[in-house]
Amino acid sequence: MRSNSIRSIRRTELSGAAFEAVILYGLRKTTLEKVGKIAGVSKGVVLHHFKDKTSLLEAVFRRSNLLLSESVVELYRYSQSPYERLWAIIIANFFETIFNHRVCQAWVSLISEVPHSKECQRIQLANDRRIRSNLTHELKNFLPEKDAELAAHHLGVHIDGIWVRAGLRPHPMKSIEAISEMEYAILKLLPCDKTSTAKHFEARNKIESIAEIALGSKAFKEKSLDSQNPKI
Amino acid sequence: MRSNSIRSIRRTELSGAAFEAVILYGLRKTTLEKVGKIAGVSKGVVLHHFKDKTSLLEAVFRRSNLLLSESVVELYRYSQSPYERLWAIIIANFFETIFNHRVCQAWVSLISEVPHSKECQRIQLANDRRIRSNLTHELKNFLPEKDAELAAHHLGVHIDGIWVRAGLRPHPMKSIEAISEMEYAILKLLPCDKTSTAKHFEARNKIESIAEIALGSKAFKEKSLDSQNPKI
DNA sequence: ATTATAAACTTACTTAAGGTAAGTTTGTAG
DNA sequence: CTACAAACTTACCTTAAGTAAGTTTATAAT
Repeated sequence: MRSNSIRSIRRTELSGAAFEAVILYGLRKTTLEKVGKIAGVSKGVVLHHFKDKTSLLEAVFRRSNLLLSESVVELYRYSQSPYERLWAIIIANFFETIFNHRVCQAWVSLISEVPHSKECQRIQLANDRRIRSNLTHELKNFLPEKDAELAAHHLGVHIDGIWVRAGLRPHPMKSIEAISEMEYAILKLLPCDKTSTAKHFEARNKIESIAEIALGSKAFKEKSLDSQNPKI
Repeated sequence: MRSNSIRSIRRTELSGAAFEAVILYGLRKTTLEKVGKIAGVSKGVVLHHFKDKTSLLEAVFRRSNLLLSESVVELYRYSQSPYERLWAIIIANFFETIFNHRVCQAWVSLISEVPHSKECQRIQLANDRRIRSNLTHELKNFLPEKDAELAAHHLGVHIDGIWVRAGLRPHPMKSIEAISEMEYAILKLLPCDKTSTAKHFEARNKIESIAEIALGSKAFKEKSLDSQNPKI
């Protein structure tokens, strides 16, 4: 059967086009025809592959969240200490490929679907939990369990805060700004003597370099929903 | 001329109705007819007072932000020390009247307008700056200027983070949870010995009591956009 | 009081969007 | 090479946004 593969290819193309449309026009002015036009097909094709606009937007939301979690996994592969894994989570969330003005604005638009979509809520909740659990796991190396959970929650909320702010403000936010803000939070939350500060510094640098290769690669960028990151 | 007062009364009624519609149906399913129905008028009346849907939504956004800043002003009036003014800012942002599930969900819906509306960006930016400046001003009493600015920014971002999270998750977030999370952040950010911790505790309690009266009053609730807080 | 007028409101219409249903084409398995 | 299922197309329906041309109504000036 070709159906499975063609269908999934089309759905990928179309959700990518929808993402682009949301960036260009905003959620409210994104129409199926515009989505079709970006993808080079007619409105009918869009509706053939997605039963309605809601499910198309759910697919966009799912994919953009998936990209984020894949980037964490990717950086985890090269991380060899609690310091490095902690920084892998942070940097995966704020590396240029994933975190840029267009994507943040699209995210801000897309989350407006969440309150009225069970599916989006499910995705959002699963994502929160995953990041929180990852953070907690690493922070347990620096803090007692209870404190680690509190700090993980704090960092998780702060990540969302930076994303919203970046999407709401009119000018772009640099990757490095966001990462430095997270560093500030981490240094305030963790008990930091000279040695551990140095280790954080070292870990951040190492993971940032790795991110350039792992997340900046063509292969990874192709997955990106933001066609500003040129594909192929 | 009656025009000014009637027009502004109608605009207030209609933006309130629009807010309610956004809560009930989500931004995408909010139609001018539904807004009219909630306000007890026809679609035509809505379009007579707002030139289009965008400007109606901008009005909603403006009003909901105004409510927030008014609540800060209200609590400031009763605050007599840096501790109390700091807590006034926090509690104004998270008191039940302002911070509840319906309102958070509506906010999450509404901010999707920001990336494509200069007016909303202006409002959002002005609000950010105001809160940040308020926070910085108070924090200077506890920290050197540079640190105060960093901490103020951190707290500002965190406030937004809590708001988004509260709007995205399917179950309500209690006022006290949010405030406690902010307390956690404050205690990590400020140099805290026993005396200052006690003073924070005292200030938080005092302002919380005052908020019950100042923000929980009928007069203040009437301003609220959330008709779940029954008016009159 | 009467009239002029400006704003409030109404109605009928236009255009565009989401969605449906009934078609035609096309690739592939038997 | 036939049958079938999925891909795509088209024509059409409904509802929403927005417009334009009306009617009503309050009030300010004569």
